[in-house]
Amino acid sequence: MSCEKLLRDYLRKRGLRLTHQRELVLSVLHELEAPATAEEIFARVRTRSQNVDISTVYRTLELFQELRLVSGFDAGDGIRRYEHLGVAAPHHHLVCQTCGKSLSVPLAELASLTAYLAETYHFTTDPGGLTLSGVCATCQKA
Amino acid sequence: MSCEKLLRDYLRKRGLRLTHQRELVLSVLHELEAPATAEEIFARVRTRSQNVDISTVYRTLELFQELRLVSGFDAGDGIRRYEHLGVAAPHHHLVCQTCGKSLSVPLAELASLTAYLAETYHFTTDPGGLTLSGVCATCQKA
DNA sequence: CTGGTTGCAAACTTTTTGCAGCGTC
DNA sequence: GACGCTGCAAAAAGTTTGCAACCAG
Repeated sequence: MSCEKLLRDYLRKRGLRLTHQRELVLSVLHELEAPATAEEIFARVRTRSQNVDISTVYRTLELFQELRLVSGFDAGDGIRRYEHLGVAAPHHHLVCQTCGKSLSVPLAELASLTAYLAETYHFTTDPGGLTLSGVCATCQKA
Repeated sequence: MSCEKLLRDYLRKRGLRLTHQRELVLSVLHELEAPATAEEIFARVRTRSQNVDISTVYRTLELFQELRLVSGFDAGDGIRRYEHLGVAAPHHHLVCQTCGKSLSVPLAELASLTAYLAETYHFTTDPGGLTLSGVCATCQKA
């Protein structure tokens, strides 16, 4: 099932509506190669439709988070970013505190970590992936 | 060496000054049993000295972060919290997305995780600890 | 039609900055 | 005494809300 159909079903189930704005935001999320801020997503939406407001983007992102279509997180730099969860395999993020870029790690690779936390602390880690902060290879050299 | 002496040395090394306000913030950080927001720290400082400004608290927390005395992070709820790193053993945080509380995990327990990320991705995780989000045992039952 | 959704504008929260006076070293 | 630091106030940045018009079902 395509992501658009998934959204339509989600919405119908809740008695909500599939609007042009929601389709636009979803489409922009698909294009992103990296997590983006609300402003960045808004800017991309704006290139396609001039009269969309940023408050609508915020409301849509919040809705998508409830629907588990999107994950919002802060890499520790105080800047909140959003990422599409639909198609791509879920993954963890390694965010560099120096340059701000982020690497992706498939969930499966850290399965032993999540299993350990579940066993020892009865703590279920986020199914959408975790955000780990540190310093990337490039910045370590510099 | 006490934490206050450590701070004094840090400051001296940089040509900075040990002010009453900085001592106050450090002292409040010591009292905290859990990570706190800038506002919360400000409120505690305020009970002891009426004429301290919140901008000073922000400036002090930023300084302390540079000095690695404090770690600031966002558990994914969009709220930035600060925690003292000085005396206690460094640890990771498990933050519950449902109730907001956080568990601590000693760094040593997740040493294999950090080693794996270093080897495979040449990514050095934050020495002050990571923040992992998920759902705690109590909230899973509910 | 009906009620969820939107754009607009304004409010709000959190954090940052400019500056003159103060206090540490 | 020099210069870093502070309080105050104001600005900036990010996010939320109220409301009348709008439009998907």
